[in-house]
This record gives sequence, structure tokens and C-alpha cells, in this order.
Amino acid sequence: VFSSLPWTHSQTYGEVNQLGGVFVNGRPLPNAIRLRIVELAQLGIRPCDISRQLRVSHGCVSKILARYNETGSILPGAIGGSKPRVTTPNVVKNIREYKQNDPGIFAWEIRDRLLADGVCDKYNVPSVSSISRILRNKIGNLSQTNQYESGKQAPAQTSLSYNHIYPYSYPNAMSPTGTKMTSPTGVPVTAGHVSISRAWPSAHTVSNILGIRAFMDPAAIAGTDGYAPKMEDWSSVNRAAFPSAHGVNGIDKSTLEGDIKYPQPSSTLSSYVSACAYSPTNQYGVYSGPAGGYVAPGHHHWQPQSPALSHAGSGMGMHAGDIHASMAFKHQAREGDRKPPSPLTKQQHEDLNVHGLSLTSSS
DNA sequence: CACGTTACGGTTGAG
DNA sequence: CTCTCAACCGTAACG
Repeated sequence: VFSSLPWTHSQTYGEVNQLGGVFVNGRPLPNAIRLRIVELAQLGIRPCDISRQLRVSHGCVSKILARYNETGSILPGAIGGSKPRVTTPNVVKNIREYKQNDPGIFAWEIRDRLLADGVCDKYNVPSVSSISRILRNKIGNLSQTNQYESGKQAPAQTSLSYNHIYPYSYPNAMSPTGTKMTSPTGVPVTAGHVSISRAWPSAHTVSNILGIRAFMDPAAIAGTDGYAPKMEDWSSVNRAAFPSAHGVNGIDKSTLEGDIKYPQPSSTLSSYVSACAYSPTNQYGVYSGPAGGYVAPGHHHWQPQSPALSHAGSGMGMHAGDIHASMAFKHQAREGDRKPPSPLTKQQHEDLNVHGLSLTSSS
């Protein structure tokens, strides 16, 4: 797996593409680079030139810009994990009832009833084969089965709406930790809100949240391992730093180091670019950043040139985080349209929300 | 040449 | 704890 190709010397590992750029197979490009791609495009630089300057394959530049145009987010999609189950206890309960009331009912009929009765919607209704499996495994002889329903219901699911959207599972995820704690009101803060408030992007949002939480929550930090890591990808970048903290030692350091830098031609950029680094272990990491910091910005910061970077650039990689953070979204694009089922969705909608606030890109 | 697409080899993480 | 497997990734190459 990690065949490390030491690029230069330090730990950087990763591979070098035809353009001389460093990348880690299977992992998203650092947010700083993703951000840079978008920034350059907004400055009017052609994709082919961006590809050459940043040493990122044109296919990747194309993909990132397309996604940005579509969702307003520079962040990569959610990697790994499973989609939320559609066969929630509530659904199973209904299936059982249909079967009990009509033992000869066909799976497809059950499916239609789930839709007709509003138990499911077209996005989360179980497939006929899933229903057959449920009948076979969980409701074989109706009687015993389970206990579940009692306790849980599948509340959320109803919300279908987003579920699908976020494969990631945020809904839950976040809520648990961060949310709850945070919200004083008791009302759970949804990620969305948060994000909004802070103006982050969605997915990220989450992560941010996590990150943040981490922040505040020492415990979290403590468990380095635990860290919030999950946030995944984007996080890596974003999270900026949190260096110190835990530092988880190895990890961060590396990150910090960051420097991996890939050679960047253009001086200007380079600075911050370098910032990003892959974390060795990658992922995310560990560092969680100071969330607060960057966020704050007022906004417009994201202007291409200097701002963010500038300070960002400096030392540790983290800044990178800021940067993107700030711009994670584009001004916004259309909103309403897409959300549902489309593939990328996850963040999309979030983004959408976000956009509002985000900056306007125009310079 | 520019760039949208996609096969490929890879990683992740909920279940 | 380990295994599955779908979702995502970026590169390379095709058109």
C-alpha cells in the first residue's frame, strides 16, 4: 500500500505524475490545491494551464472545476462508509404487518404499499429483493422477530431527503457529538446550521464541527486516535491545524511539514500550496484545526491572491485550511435544483445552503 | 491542442 | 475483530 516513494527525502510519500506533481493514489488532492485550481480558474486561467502549473492531471482539474460549478464546493466527496439503511425498524415493522394481514402478499405489492402509505418515499423504499430478504430472514414466521421496534423507530429516515444525499451520514454523525453538546438550547443544532453560521461548506462543515469540537473538547483531542478523524478527506485540509495539540505526533508533524510540496512553478502560489501535505497516514487527520481561526474571516477573503494565502502560507500547513475554508463554496450557484438523487449530492445541498453566505467570488 | 470521459489501481469506513 | 463492498480518488489514456 504505501509504497512510499520518497519523493524527496522526507516522508513524503506519494507518487509523481507525468507532470511532476505529487499525489497519493486513492486519496484526494489536498484542499489547498483544490482551492488553488478553483481560484486560478476564476482568474481566467485556462484549465490546461492550471493543470500544467499545479501539476495536476487535466482530468482532475476538469473534475474539480466541474464539481465546483455544480455544487459550489471544492471539497472531495465522502469516501467510504455505507449508505444509510433503508430497511429501518419502522420499515420492517410495516412489512411485517402487511404480511400478517395478507400472508399471500408479494414483495412488489409490499413495496407499493410502503410508498402508498408514506412509510417510504421513492428514494428510500427497499428493493423487491430487500423486501424478500426481510420476509425470509426477519419475518419468517412472524412471530418472534423482534424487538426492535419498540425502541427505536426510524425516525430519521423519514427525512429521507437528506439521507440520500449524504451518504456520509452526517445526520447522525454529527449530531451525536458535536451537536448535542453544543446546542444549549437543546435543540440539536444541525450541521447545517452550524455550517451556515460559520459559513462553511457542508461536508466540511461537519468536519469542521468535528474539528471544532475537538478543539473544545479536550477529550476529543486527547484521544488522538480517536480524533475526529472521520471527517475524512476534506478535512485533511481543513482542519488545519491544530497543531499543537495533540499533535499527534507523528502525524501531524508530517502534516505540518507539509511541505511536501510539490514543486510549484509559480512562485506565488507556491507558498501556500506547499502548505498542504498529505498526511502520511493520511488522512486526516489528526490535526484538526483551529477551526475557528480561519473561518472567521469575513469573507471575501478568499480572494485569490494574497489574502489567505499570505498568512496562510507561512508556516505550517495549516493555513491551507483556512483558505479553503473560506472559499469553499462558490458564490453560489443555483440552488434548488439538484439535490436529490444525484450522485454527488452529499455535500451539495449543503453547499447550497452555504453558498449564500459565502463569498462572492468575483473578485 | 484543449478537454470531457472513463478504465484502472487504490483507499476508506459503515455495517 | 475482521471482512464486505460501495463510494470516492487521481492518473493516464482515449477520443
